[in-house]
Amino acid sequence: MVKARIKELLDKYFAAGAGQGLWSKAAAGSYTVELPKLAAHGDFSTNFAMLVAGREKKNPRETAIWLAKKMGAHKDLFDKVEIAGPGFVNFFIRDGVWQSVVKSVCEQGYNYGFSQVGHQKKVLVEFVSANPTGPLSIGHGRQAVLGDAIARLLEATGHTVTREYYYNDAGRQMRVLGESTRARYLELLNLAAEFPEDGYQGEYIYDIARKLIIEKGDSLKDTEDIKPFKEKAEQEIFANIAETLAKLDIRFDNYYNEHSLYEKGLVEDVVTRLRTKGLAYDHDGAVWFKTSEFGQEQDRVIIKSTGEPTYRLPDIAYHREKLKRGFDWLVNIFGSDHIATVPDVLAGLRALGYDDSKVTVVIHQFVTLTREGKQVKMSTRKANFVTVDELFDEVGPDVVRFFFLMRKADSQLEFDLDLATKESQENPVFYVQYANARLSSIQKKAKEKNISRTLLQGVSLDKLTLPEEFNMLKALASYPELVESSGLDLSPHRIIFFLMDLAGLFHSYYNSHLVISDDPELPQARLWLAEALRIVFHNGLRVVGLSAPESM
RNA sequence: GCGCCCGUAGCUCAGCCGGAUAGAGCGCCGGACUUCGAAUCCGUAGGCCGCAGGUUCGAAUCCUGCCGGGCGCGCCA
Repeated sequence: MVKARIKELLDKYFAAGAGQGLWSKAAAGSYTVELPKLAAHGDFSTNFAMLVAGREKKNPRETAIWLAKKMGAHKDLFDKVEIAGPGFVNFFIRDGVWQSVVKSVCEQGYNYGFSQVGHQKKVLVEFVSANPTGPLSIGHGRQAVLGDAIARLLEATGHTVTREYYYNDAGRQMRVLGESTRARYLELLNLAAEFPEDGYQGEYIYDIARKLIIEKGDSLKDTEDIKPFKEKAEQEIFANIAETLAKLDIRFDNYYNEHSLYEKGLVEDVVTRLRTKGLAYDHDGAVWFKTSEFGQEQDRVIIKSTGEPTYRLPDIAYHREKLKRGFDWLVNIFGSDHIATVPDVLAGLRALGYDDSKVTVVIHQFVTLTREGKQVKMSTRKANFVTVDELFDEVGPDVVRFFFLMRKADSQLEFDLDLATKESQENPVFYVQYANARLSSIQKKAKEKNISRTLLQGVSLDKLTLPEEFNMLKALASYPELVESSGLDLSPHRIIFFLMDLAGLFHSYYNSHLVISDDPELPQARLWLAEALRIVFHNGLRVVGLSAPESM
């Protein structure tokens, strides 16, 4: 919140300088406000003079002097404004400004950190989108948590968010699922059964087959139609997926079935339009999309010679439909194995005359599990692949969520089961939640001792003078900007890092200073500081979907 | 061969829309509870930011080329 005020002033003086003809408007917005590493360089610094003057081939120091004089006039904000190095302008914030952060936080409470930068822009976040062929793997788990956290951050920054799960229950995968289920069903009845070559080998197929036997006995043994097997499997697996997601507190607003695109003729319409524009053609009995006209090496098949569409055709229709539904921004969360579909879909949208810059694809890398320092082997299809449910056998939902959010999407994520299962010491989830619990505990303790917080307006916040206290105040002040940037950048991991840092500051402070002491005024100031910290821990945990326990 | 991602402390990773002397957690070693919760804290050690060029007043950050790892490159999804 302090940084934002400085940025506003800089923009104001940049405009003023441009108005006086000191420089052109070319450098508008190029300068930044940063946190210097050295205390001697102030609380904030800006490269304003270097960038603005550099562009005009003027002396940065002169521009810095001009700016420092203007900025220095704001005595309510700054103790002093200095020029250093090649033209940095360094700002030293008044203590009172930091101390008043407590007031802002406590007044806004659970709304602190929320903003309207999104202007209620309509965003559709599509994630998970796994076809119901089996339980969610840990790769899906990462995606589920990442997508949900991103959705929450977008909501916190004033976007109108819809969470959507896209699936297809009509394709080859589902046929194989039905065949696999039938094979297990017959096997359990001790009848001859041929298991499909590329069938689903997981134990869960037996579970589904057993349920079928309980419900229908052997009445399906002579049925050639795989439909009853497929439908039962789909129903059971979807129920399982929904249950897993519910444990993670993830709920979708919409499940979008690919099949409905066909029913509405939307898939066919894409082909027609592409043909009309000369961007689709027949070759070798198949229909091709001229992706080569959109920067790709070769054209792609959209309808096979069998008459069946390839996945990319309904994908294009689906994304077009999302834009037609009125969304301003489409955020897709994909695993890195699906990266190849992105250029096809974007090309399709452009070919149909839509703005593909409205689509942002977050690609997340793979998850590996380690136990005792060794990688746990995983392979899909086979029975030994690791599911989110299996993770829940060992750790709770907060741990799963936290670990999945600890890395940026671009990085491969190593899920250390040894670390995750530790209920103490070095487990970062508990480290952060413990800070929240301790802060809650302090307030309870104060009540027990009949110390109630006096009115915020009358509290002597200037009693907060320790360096540790200022460090925490500065962190609290930066929180709204953090939520804004991690929301707009779709980067929830930054919230996690912030929480770990803040927990470190607080635990350290707690161990060397008493909040509740005999001093006449200090406890009031510190109790309010503790309350502000508790609010920010609570808000930070909740904004990425973690719980904020008052006791553990 | 081509595309995308990654390469930073022993390990796992932040920092990457250029800023001043590169950070955290874990691990190792040694300490701290008669005080608000020890699921905590304090202290020590640890670096050619993969390599080589380039752009810049300034590069872990941007560009190019290599090297190493991951994921893709289907008329599978």
